[in-house]
Amino acid sequence: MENKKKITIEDVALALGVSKTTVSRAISGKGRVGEATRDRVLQYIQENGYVPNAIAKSLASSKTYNIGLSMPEEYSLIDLPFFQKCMMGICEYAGNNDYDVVITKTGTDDVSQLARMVDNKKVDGVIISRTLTKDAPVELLKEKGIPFVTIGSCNDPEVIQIDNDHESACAMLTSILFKQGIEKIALLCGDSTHVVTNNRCRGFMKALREAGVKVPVEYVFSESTGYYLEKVVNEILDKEYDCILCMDDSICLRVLDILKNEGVEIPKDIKVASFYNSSTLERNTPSITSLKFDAKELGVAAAKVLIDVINEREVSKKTLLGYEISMKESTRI
Amino acid sequence: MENKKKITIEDVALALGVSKTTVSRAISGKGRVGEATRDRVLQYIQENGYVPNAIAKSLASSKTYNIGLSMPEEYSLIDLPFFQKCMMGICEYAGNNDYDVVITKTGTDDVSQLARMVDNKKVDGVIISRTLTKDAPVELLKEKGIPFVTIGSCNDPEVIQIDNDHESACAMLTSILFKQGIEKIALLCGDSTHVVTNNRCRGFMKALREAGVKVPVEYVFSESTGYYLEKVVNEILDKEYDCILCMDDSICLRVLDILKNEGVEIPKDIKVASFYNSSTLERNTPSITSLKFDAKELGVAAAKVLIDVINEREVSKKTLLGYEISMKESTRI
DNA sequence: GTGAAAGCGCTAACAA
DNA sequence: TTGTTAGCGCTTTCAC
Repeated sequence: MENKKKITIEDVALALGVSKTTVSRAISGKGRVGEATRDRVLQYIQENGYVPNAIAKSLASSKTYNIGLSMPEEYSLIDLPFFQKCMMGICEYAGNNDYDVVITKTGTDDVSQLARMVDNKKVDGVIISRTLTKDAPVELLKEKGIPFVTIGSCNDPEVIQIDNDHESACAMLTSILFKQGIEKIALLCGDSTHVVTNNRCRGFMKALREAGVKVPVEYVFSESTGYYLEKVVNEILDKEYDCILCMDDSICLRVLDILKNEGVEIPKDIKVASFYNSSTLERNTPSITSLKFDAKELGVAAAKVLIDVINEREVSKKTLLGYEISMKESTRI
Repeated sequence: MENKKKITIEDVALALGVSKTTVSRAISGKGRVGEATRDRVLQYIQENGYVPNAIAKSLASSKTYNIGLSMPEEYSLIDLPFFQKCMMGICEYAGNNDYDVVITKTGTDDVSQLARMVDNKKVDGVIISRTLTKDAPVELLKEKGIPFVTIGSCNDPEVIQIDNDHESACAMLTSILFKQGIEKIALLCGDSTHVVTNNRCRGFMKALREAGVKVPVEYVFSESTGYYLEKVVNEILDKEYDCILCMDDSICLRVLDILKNEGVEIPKDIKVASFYNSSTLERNTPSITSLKFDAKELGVAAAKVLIDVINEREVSKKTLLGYEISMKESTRI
């Protein structure tokens, strides 16, 4: 049904006996145009299926109406739903605001693709998903001077960030456990190069403090990676902790595995909870108490803030989104 | 470190005392340029960090150097790793060939975002991931007359397709099971609106035929969705089948759940295998025999073929990639 | 309120 | 081999 030949702004102008300028103004809504003229233009455009050429518009206005999305190459399998949902949110908001989303694979140190995209001026701004304490993409983008926001917190106060309020969330979950009488809690931390790890720890500590618990070192096991985790879990079992609190779903899954192998029953023998949810956790038997975050909402917020920045609207440096606490079987008294 | 002002092709030309054309030619490699001149240009560009403005190039050559990736909105959670890996492959190949990837969310019937992207001429071609028997995006793209390829098979022979050879793979796995003496096999089909479902069925049937088995209807349970699946599985157990062959990982996971609830032991009481793998399946106890496909490779191939099409290179209508058969615990005799 | 004309930075005939 | 000159389709001063 498409007309074979793409019709341009000039065609419209000619057909209507007005100038290109007028047509342009009628479409963009910028500058004065007579009410009647505008309507005439708009109607003609509608009827003849005129679609402005985005490229030409880009060149003339030096805006691409694209936003970049940097996708960490080494995304762990478990984080996939998070990223996917984020992306959905980003695409949705962007699309609704006439922006497109360009994705680019970014390694922890290989930012060449990102650089190429920015250098080629393919995007007006960039969203970085997941932040590290030392973040190469952030460095690059700051240097290039292109607008960008991060999903996930970033220690650099200059950087515009969108994140869930992990600290409050973790504090809240921890304190709920306390109130239920679950007091001897072992926290299994993860990769401290992720900023979020530190925020979660802080929330945990805060809850301990508020509950009047002096934080004994044994409560926190850091950097529990690899097969070493097994040793740690066994230690926790030996010391008869009430509960294992996992920093995220990935750690939690591994803990569940270990516990299962040891024949430990949840929640009878020990409680388990996670600072991050996942569908696997939810479908586990028993289902696992965890913090729930809305990844799509994060994506939407990030896209919104970025597009606001691009259009030089006022935005706050830090956007904090909420959370949900999902109490399940695994912490039942 | 970036020079504040973006340097243009004209700046280069002026600085070198040659014309813009010459510079352009030296960069693109098209048209004749003196060896010496070219080197001079290339060196200057290198030293002064000149990066061509992709937008201007696009406008002049009516090419965007972008490829679109249509992402199904309702991507099931279980398919995520597949999509993600595909995307990685696509990004990698595209990036290495100076193309960027624009993603767009596509609902089964809401193709408006896709349409917008194409109408706005933001991309030179599109990759459609996952195909349906009646596929709205395919229809749209055919109508628009823009180059596109599908990941996954498509019944329309006009459409350029990249897929794994599901039919052969399924036939092979089935026949291996036969040879192991696992003969009474129940196939649990899935959504018949997915083209791949039909191909898998065909492979299964073919293996039966070749093994000289007359296909009794009971071997195939179609459209096993929802809670109905439980009834089917129980029926299979009653009839004392040797093996349940699941059309994909998602069905398989549900079957495993049901079997577990029923207290049925694998592989002692019944064998289980899947026509599609997933990490969950692999990490299951017992691990599940399944077909393995390399999603990233699919992505790479799709990007390659699409870019070939865009550049009017010869491509075959159908690219079939290989598979791997992963024999595990769940079918051990 | 409307229009003429000058670009945005690059490509590609067509000349020389 | 190299340069001249039109555009690509749109935005945006600056006049009228």
